[in-house]
Amino acid sequence: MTQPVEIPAEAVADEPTAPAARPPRPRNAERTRARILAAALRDFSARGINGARVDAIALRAGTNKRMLYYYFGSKDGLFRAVLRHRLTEQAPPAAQRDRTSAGRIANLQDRMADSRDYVRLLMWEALERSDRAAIENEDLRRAAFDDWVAAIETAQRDGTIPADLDARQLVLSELALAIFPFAFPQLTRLVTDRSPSDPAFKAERRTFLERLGAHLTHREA
Amino acid sequence: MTQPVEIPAEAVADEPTAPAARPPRPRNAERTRARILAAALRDFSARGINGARVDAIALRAGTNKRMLYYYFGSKDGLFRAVLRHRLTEQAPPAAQRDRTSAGRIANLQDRMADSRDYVRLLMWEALERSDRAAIENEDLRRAAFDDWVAAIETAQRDGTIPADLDARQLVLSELALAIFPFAFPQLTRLVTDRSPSDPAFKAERRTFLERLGAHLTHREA
DNA sequence: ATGTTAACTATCTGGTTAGTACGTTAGCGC
DNA sequence: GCGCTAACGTACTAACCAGATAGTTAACAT
Repeated sequence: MTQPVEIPAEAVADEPTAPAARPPRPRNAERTRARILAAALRDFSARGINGARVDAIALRAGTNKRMLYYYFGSKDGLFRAVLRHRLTEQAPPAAQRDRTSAGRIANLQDRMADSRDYVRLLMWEALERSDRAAIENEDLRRAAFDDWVAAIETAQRDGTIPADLDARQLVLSELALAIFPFAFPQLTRLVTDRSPSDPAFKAERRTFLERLGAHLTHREA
Repeated sequence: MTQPVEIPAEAVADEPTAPAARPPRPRNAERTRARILAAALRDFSARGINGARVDAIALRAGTNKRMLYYYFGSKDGLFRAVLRHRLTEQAPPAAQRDRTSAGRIANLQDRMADSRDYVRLLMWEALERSDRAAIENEDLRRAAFDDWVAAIETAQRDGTIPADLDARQLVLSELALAIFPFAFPQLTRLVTDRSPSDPAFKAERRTFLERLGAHLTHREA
């Protein structure tokens, strides 16, 4: 007998239930599309591309499987749409990004703490789509990172950030410091004895990241 | 029609083939167990718990599915055995661990570069088993990390490593810096324009990590 | 009011898969 | 040589699931 493989409680999207016995809602393409995307975000984040069930997503969206194929063509197409949507809709406005203050890494970690689903999406992307020649929304993402790198380089010329550190490697490292605890909660628990979602953990790590930021800032600045 | 979901080329364990038309090998429990573990490591690393196929693992091991259940009880039991095996067999001897030199993070990253399969195993563990109350081999792993933390704390008392940084948070951060690029190759490519397996990337990052290590070392030391 | 099409639903299909029932045999102790 | 058990093999089942087929209906334009 196929045992449906158990799903991590922490990550789980609860059993999908249609959002009430549906009195035939008026037709509304945008609304249906949006509901499918939202449902897919939940399930893909919890179970990945292979693990998510197309029927479950449709049920959660209060529609049926056919609509999903109608709008997104395939399961993989839906995943790409989810990633694209999460990337464009939830990105913080470019203007108000803190990339050079001493507390920047701590702030980034706070953003990541509120984006656990996005972190998991990135992990599934890495594991289940790592071959795909094209990275989803490559241009957009690359532009955002280039922007970030440029901000670091400016700060290096200003003397705020040590100039001996390669800017791109530094960006990668700041991402690593902010994302890693949420990506590997089991390692976080083993090392620090706290769950990454524990407010005490976040506070401790904030303090740590602020001090680390201080060590990575020229004193004469 | 079920399209077997495509698998990342980079991560792929090639199609399993029985290791020759088998003239009935003499019975050998240890050898069979070991072959199953090795095959399972490949497939679980490439495709995860849900994604790996029990029949494919058995075929690759040159045995059949029944043997796998005979020795490991279930698919999940096999995954746990693989993790346990990888943890105990491949861990570097406790004596020769470099935890406090300025190049320690760079060295750790080199170890991780040779352990891509292990990194992926940790990711699958995080994604597909994050609820399990018990972390696999918790005692062993916790002990190894405690050891590491203690080494850092000693170095802090010696003044080699800044004492204002929480030792546990620092261990977590060093893991993050060393593992992240291999865990998220797509982000690494977006940020640095290089694949993490590219020798040029590894060299650049080594330089970076060494300099970062220097910034995290008291000058007066 | 009528035709057209976008939006929507119900049901089927062909292939896959974890786990099992049940049978066979090698090798060891005596 | 004999019996016992660990080691091994075959074939099956019950369930699952992505995607397809074949429709129906609401809304809008003319």
